[in-house]
Amino acid sequence: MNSFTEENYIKAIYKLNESDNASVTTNAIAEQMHTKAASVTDMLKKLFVKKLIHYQKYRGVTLTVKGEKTALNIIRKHRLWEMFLVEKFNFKWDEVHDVAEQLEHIQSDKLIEELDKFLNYPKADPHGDPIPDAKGKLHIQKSKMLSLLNVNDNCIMTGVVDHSTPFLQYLERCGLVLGNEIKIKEILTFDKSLQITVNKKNSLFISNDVAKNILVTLK
Amino acid sequence: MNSFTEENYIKAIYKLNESDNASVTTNAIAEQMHTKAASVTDMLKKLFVKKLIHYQKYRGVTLTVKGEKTALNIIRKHRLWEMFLVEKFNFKWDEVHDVAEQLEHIQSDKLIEELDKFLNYPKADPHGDPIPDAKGKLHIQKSKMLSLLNVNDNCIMTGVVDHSTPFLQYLERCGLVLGNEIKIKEILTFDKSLQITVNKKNSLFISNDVAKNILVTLK
DNA sequence: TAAAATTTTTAGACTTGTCTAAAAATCAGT
DNA sequence: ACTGATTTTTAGACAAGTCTAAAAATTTTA
Ligand SMILES: [Mn+2]
Ligand SMILES: [Mn+2]
Ligand SMILES: [Mn+2]
Ligand SMILES: [Mn+2]
Repeated sequence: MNSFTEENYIKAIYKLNESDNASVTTNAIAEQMHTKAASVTDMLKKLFVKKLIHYQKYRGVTLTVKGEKTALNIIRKHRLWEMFLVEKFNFKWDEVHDVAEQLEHIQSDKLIEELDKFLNYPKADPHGDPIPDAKGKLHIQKSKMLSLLNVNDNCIMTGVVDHSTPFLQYLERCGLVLGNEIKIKEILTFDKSLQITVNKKNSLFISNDVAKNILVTLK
Repeated sequence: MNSFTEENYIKAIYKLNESDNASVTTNAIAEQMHTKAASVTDMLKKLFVKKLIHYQKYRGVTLTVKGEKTALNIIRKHRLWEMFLVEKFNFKWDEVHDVAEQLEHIQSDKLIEELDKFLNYPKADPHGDPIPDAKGKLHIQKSKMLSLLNVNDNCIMTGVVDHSTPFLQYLERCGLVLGNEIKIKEILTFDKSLQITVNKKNSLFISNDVAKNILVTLK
């Protein structure tokens, strides 16, 4: 089928297109994949021949329907495995990424079907990201950044933007984990940092940068 | 660390040495790996540089202590994953091999530790093969081929020699699965085929070739 | 709109793992 | 102990994926 490398490129293109929704540039892919632009160009030629991307020299790329299907299947596997590790194997949400990065490439339809069943068909992964269903359908929740809310707004934490280990560990130390209730007590005019309460109890300050990376839905 | 390919070669050398206990030949490895002798020679040079094998030109190879440790860890992972698939994911014993062949290469100590715990530290895999412990210790059960027993001997099925899908499916159809009691009713002098009962109930005939591939321990 | 800066592609080389064909070493039979 | 058969290694080539340096195209700036 597709090699691990091809799968990782396809996933990278999907992710880059997801944020922008514009055609993805060679340099952006190179940065995402930690390779050089020249290597990306070589791979784009290959993916084009396999009809996984639309590609014209110097014009950037987008995924074809086939490519998007492929991407969604890899993302589905990645997120199901992350969920599995957290729910069944006592991994923390900051420990799952590297292992899921390997597990997402395992080829076995039965395995993924059983994994999904075993987890009771979860809708989101440990970071609040939606899990595509077996047909590649992605049910997107409409959440917003905590930094966009106002004083006295009350919300539930549903996701994170940054997935880095230090950030996730910091959040956990503050009790800022998925499902918890966050109420905004005050927004400092000086630097837009926030005073919040978590589950109506512990009050704490977080920077605006932190708030930008927390996703919530209003109650 | 080691590439998937290197890991598969190391495992192949371990398995070939396990049966013979003699030094392993280039051609034997080539056959096991479904490659050509020239490719094997290239890889042997690489494994030698990495101090995973003892190797002298034209003299065959054996694993070093480091190589054997590596092999046992891969086999441990392979067998634990097979157990997991059968116990938790409704795989049959003839369906697990290909997926375990992929999963055995996933790198994560915590994952394997949790997997072992989750399965309650199993001693053998779905085919009755022993699972090395975290230190690489392998507790070998002393079983023998069913074909070596005599009339009226009573035994428990503990393993299989051949692991092929058709053979395993055939055994399952006959009720010949691990843990069942087998009693030898008659051995035909003509072709050494056996009449047996399984769990004191269904009586059936099996060829001597089949009996050679069934491992048992006397009651 | 033409020069300068940036991005992207090409050219050529390297690594890993594979192959075929040919050479070298070992083994077997007399 | 030869000689012929077999096994193993070497030589040289190829595919996948990567890199650096240079050329080509696009975008920016003035
Ligand atoms: Mn990956
Ligand atoms: Mn995630
Ligand atoms: Mn394998
Ligand atoms: Mn097995």
